Amino acid sequence: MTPAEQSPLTRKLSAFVALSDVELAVLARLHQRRRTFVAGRDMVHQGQSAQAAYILSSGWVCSYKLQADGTRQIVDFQVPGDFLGLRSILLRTSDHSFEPIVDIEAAEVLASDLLEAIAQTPRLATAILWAASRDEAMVVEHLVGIGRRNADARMAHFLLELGSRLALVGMGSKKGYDCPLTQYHLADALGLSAVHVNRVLRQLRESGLVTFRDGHVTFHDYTRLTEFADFDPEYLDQTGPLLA
Amino acid sequence: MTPAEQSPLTRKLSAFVALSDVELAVLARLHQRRRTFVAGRDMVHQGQSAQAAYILSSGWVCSYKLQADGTRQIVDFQVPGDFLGLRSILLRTSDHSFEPIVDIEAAEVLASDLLEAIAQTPRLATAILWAASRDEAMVVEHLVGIGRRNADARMAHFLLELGSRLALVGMGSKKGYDCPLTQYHLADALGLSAVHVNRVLRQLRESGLVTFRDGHVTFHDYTRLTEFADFDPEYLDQTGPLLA
DNA sequence: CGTTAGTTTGATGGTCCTCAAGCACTGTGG
DNA sequence: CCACAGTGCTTGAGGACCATCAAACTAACG
Repeated sequence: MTPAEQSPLTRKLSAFVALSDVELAVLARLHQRRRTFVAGRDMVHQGQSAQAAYILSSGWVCSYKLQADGTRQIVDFQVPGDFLGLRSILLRTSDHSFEPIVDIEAAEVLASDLLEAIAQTPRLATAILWAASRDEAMVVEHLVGIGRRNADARMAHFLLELGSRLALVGMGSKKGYDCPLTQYHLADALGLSAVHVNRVLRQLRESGLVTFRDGHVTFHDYTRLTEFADFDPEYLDQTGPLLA
Repeated sequence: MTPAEQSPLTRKLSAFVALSDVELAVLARLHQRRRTFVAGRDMVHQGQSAQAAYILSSGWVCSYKLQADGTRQIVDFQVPGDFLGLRSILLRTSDHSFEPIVDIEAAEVLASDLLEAIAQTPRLATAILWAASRDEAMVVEHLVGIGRRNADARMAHFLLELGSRLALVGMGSKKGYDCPLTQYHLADALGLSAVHVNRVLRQLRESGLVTFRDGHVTFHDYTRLTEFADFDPEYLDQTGPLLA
C-alpha cells in the first residue's frame, strides 16, 4: 500500500514501529466498523458509560469537560490517526465529552476487539500503548502551558504542536496547515476568553510569527516562533523509528 | 493478609478488582526490588531515558516539568499505592522529573517484569490499566481546574481530591489528613504564586471551609466545601468493585 | 434580507503577579 | 548559649494580564 491508501493511524504507527503484514492486517481489521458523525452533535457525553473507542479517519474532534457554571475546558483535539476514548474503556463512565468539529469519519472499536488485537500481536500492542502514552504526554504539556505560560506563548505553542501532529499524517508542514477551529475553540482549549484569543492572534500576526485566518495557519518564521513559544517537540517522541 | 500488612497498591487495586491468590502473589513479586530515596533529590530527570517505573510504598512524590524560564509546573503528586513513571516506559525519554517530597520507599519495576506480569494475569493487567486510566483522568481534571477555575475553587478542589485519594489507602477521611506539602508545592501545582496561595488558604480558613496548617489539612465543612469547589469525585471511579 | 455564527475593536475592572519586608522556627557552628 | 543562615509563612502596595461587557462588522445561509 502506498501512504495515500493507508489509514492515518497506520501511517502514524508505521513511523515508529515497522509493522509486519500480519500486524497491518490486524490493524486494518480494527477499522471495519466505519461510522460517520455530523459536526456539532456530541458523539459521547460526559457521564455516559463508554463501551467503545474510535479511531478517527477524517475530520477533527475535540474532547472537553463541562463545568457546573457552564464554562468548558477543551482537553485535547483529535486529528486523523488519533484514538478517541481509549482511556474511558476501563473507567465505568466517560469522564468527558467528544464533539466533532466538522463532519467526521471514524472506525468504532469495541473493547473486546481491541483487547483481542493486543493479545494477538504484541508489537502492535506496544505501538498502540505508545500512541496512548504520547496522547497523555500531550495532555501534560497542555497542562504546563495553561499553568505556566502567558497567553501569547501558550497560543504559539499550541499552534506549533498541532502542526507537528498534523505533519505526522501528511496534513501539515513547517509552512502551515488547514485548521477548522474557531477562536471559541481556541479559547476553550487555552483557558482564555474568545476576545483575548482574538487579540493574541493579532499580536502574533503583527509580530510576523504566525497567522491564523480563514481556516488556515501560516507560519511566517518557524524558528523564531519555536523560540518564542519555548517549543521542544521531544515530548511528541517522533524523532524516528522506535522498534525496528 | 490484613489490610495493614498489604502494600498500599494492593489495597487500592483490591478496592476495584477481587484479586485471586495467584494475582496477589504476582503483585507481591513486583514489590521485590525495594529502594529508598531521600527528600529533595530527584529520582528521575526530565529528558533521561526511563527504563523502569516505581510503585510508591511510603512517602510523597511530585512529578513536574521545568521550563526554560525557570518556572515549574507540578503535574501530579504521588501518594502510597501510586505508580511513578508508568507512562514513560514506552516513550524514549521521560517527559518530566520526579522529586521525593519526603524520604520515600518505593519498589522498582522493570519494564520487562511489568510486561510479564501483565501477560500472566489478565485481570491484574486490567487492574493496572484501570489505575493508569484513573491517573490520567486526574491529570485531565487538574487541567480543567487550572484552565477554568478561579484560585479559591482550584485550591478547594485540589484538597478534596487529595483527600479522596488518601482515603483509598487509609490515610485520610472526611475530617482531614496529614500533608507534607509546602505552599510552594501548592503554588507550582495550581499555577499560582506562593504569595497568592497563602492568601487563598487564609480565605478558605476564614470562611470556615478548610484549614491547611502545620502539615495537616482539616475539613471544617465537607459538604459546603464540595459545593464550593464543584467537586464531583466520579472521575476517580471509586464507587465500588469493578470486577467481581 | 433577516438571522446566525464568527471576528474584531474599545473601555473598564478584577484576579492574581511581582516586589518588598518582616516574622517564626530549625539547625548549625562559634 | 547565642549568632546566623535557611526555610517556610505572612502581609502590604502597586501593577500587569486577561476577563467582562458592549457593539459593530463580515460572511454564509435559508
